[in-house]
Amino acid sequence: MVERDGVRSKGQQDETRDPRAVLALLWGEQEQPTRGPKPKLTPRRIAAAAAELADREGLDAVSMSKVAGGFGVSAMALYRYVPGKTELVELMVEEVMGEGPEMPESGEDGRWREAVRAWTRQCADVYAAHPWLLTATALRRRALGPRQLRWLDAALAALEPTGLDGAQRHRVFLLLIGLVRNVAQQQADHEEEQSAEWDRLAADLLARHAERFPALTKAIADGAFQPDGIDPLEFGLDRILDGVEAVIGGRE
Amino acid sequence: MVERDGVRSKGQQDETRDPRAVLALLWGEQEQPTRGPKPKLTPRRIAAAAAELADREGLDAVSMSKVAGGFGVSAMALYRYVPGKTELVELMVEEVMGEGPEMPESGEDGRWREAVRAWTRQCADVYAAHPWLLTATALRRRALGPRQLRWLDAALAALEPTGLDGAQRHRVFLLLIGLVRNVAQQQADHEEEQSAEWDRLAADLLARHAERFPALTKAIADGAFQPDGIDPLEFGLDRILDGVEAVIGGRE
DNA sequence: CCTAAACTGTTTATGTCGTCAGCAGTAGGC
DNA sequence: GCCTACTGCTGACGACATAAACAGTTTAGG
Repeated sequence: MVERDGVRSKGQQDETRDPRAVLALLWGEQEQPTRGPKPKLTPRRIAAAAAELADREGLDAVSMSKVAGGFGVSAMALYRYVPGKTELVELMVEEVMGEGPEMPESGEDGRWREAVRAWTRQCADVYAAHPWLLTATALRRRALGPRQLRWLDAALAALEPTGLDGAQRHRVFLLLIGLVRNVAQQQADHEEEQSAEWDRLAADLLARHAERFPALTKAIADGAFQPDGIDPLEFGLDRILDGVEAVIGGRE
Repeated sequence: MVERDGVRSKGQQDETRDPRAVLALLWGEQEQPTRGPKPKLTPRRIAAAAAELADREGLDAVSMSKVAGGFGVSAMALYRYVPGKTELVELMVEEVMGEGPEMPESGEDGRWREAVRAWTRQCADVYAAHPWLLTATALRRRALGPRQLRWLDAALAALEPTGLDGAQRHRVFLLLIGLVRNVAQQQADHEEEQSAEWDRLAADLLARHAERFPALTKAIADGAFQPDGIDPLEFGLDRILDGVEAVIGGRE
């Protein structure tokens, strides 16, 4: 168990919070003031510190006071830079997304598989480095920052040589993040502290109810859940690429 | 915005909470007492009420006191049936999973595509009916209940005719829930209340930064994000099935 | 039958959280 | 130099999960 991640909104408003506020924040589109004392912080620095805290202690550990404490200021000071916690989490996501993937020179048609592969691997790396991303992005209707858009743009660009239309490219993109996120969740589970204990209990439970789950029992006997050197990410990626290839091939 | 979902664990222990407790709860493996007053509730009924509340008002609205209030008892009464909120959420998930998918008669080899398709559609239906499932299952190291296992078992069974080995079947299963969850998230986003407002703001933002996201701009002009009658679930499913087919075909 | 143990639900209390309101100090523009 | 926009702070509030102690209820065992 330990550190299960979670984000709440609490209270009741949040409905009144202006969508434009967080967008302006994400896109850096707000005029900064000239008068008054020099600000000690910036939204960026706050988000970076919060992300680091989440890396270290999980998303649950990210509270306004803890983040503020890291800067030696009071919790309420943060509200001068960030409308609320929800927005802070979105800034954290954006922060951690980095500058986007580094893509190989696309070149000719045949190389699109490599490009998509590169995109997927790098995206998976981000999720692996920041397990809380999974929970943080499981919220509804997140605001899109420029960095998230850059990732999306890169994926769509990599898919251009396939000749798929825009809608199809977008759907392939959805398949890819779905894969990445799912593999990330799997890995996060496995790296959990008491993972071995849970596995043992589950195995025991399954053994006692084997007849209720014949296919599962058979699959386990056949090597499921045993690490076999094949990365689930690579396997899934190959399946998706093959599937895309089938569409292309079937059409021309 | 409104009702963003979230689950927390709070306090600090939870590390001390016995994994066997929640497993016994999920599997109904606890001897019930004979002495003392008749219990007013059961874990099942509590979980069902909590799930209904989550359906109506979102996972955030599920608090111990609200759930207890629905039964006319105090919040602390629930702790006689459930170790804590974390475990309640796991019971909610299990509750909502139902009896598992109804699978067609598998019959001969050729029908496995239909079986997998049926599984995926039904799984997607569950997620569509209970949007909070996405958040509730985004936690780390969830305990597996019999119903979740039944879904897993059914998927693996549907994949048996493919001739894939156990590890591969498991990986295909991962691809499938990845797809289902991702599509569910997409749809939840779209059904959000102020969805149109967000779309408008995003479009405006993108128009102003079009040159930074050429592929995205092109894709949108090419019909991405426009509903075109093709269900993203079906599209993804076809790609995955084609990918699986490619493995089978390539091997024999 | 009667008592003690097991079990029920309740009240009270603690600590953490996000966030509102109001304050005192600061610094640039007039 | 003063007004004003800004800073960060303290205090308060309500919601939450949950620990602890208690009072009432049922049944098993003598």
